[in-house]
Amino acid sequence: MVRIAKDVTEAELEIMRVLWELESGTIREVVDRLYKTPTRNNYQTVKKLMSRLESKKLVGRKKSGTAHTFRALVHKADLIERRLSQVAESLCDGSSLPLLTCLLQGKGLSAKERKSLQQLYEDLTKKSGEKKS
Amino acid sequence: MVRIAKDVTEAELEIMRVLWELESGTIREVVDRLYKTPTRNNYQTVKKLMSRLESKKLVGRKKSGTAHTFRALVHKADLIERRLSQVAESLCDGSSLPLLTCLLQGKGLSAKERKSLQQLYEDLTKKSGEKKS
DNA sequence: TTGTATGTAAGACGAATTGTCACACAATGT
DNA sequence: ACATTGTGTGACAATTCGTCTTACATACAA
Repeated sequence: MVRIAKDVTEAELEIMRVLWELESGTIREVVDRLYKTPTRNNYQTVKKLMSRLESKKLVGRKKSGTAHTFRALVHKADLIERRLSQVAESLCDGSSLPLLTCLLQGKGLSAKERKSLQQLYEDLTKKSGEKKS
Repeated sequence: MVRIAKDVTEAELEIMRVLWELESGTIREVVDRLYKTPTRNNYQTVKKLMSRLESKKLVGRKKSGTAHTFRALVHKADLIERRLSQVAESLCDGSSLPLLTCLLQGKGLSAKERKSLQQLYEDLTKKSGEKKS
């Protein structure tokens, strides 16, 4: 059986987090964000991870001058959606309703979040109502 | 950096699926479910996977006679919850609200599922209302 | 008793993943 | 010239994971 690589590795995800925050940046800038005391090896590591992310079409580069400038090609929400789909696929025959059930029944939501959820839900039902009429 | 093993592997998940369906069963029974033409190697593979699942506290065994009888120690919903928590942790600072947002806004829900969701949501709000009064 | 079938336990294997680092080289500034 | 900083490519060690091998115990029939 062929093993499937994780879409984004933990170390790669750290890079993505920085890029999402910076909007765009060089390897140097990312290294400075991630390591308290940047070293030559840190740089090499980030560079390698960046190139892997690039081949996965998750970041893109712009060759402006000497140092290249990188930026994320996918939003964080895209990655969330991808992972949720994987969970739904592997455990729920592709349906996402069980995921919703789990999240709604769980106690992971604070009162504030619960309120946001209510707002979200009302917006959703209102929109589908408008569509119907 | 230490790599963290996937909680449940794809092959292990296949075992879990059978156990969830059978409620309990021997290795032989699981093998017969999974392989069209069971062989000695299939058996050994399933046995190894089963013992790994056992050491992960995901299945338990009962030594009844010669062949041991296995059963799942966690529900499918537990595993779903665990994976959702991992997604929330790695991408949303531990909050699950973004996950809900993603699922509700996504188009992965059929009309029937949408109806189930509405029911679920109403039950939930009613319950919290009762709690308050 | 001798096979034979079926169960168990424990470990080795090879391919793949993943974070890290090493090497070679180009461009830039002093 | 030379140190600094960038780039690309590839090797590495540790780990993972599905598979298979070896060794041994138990039950049953001839």
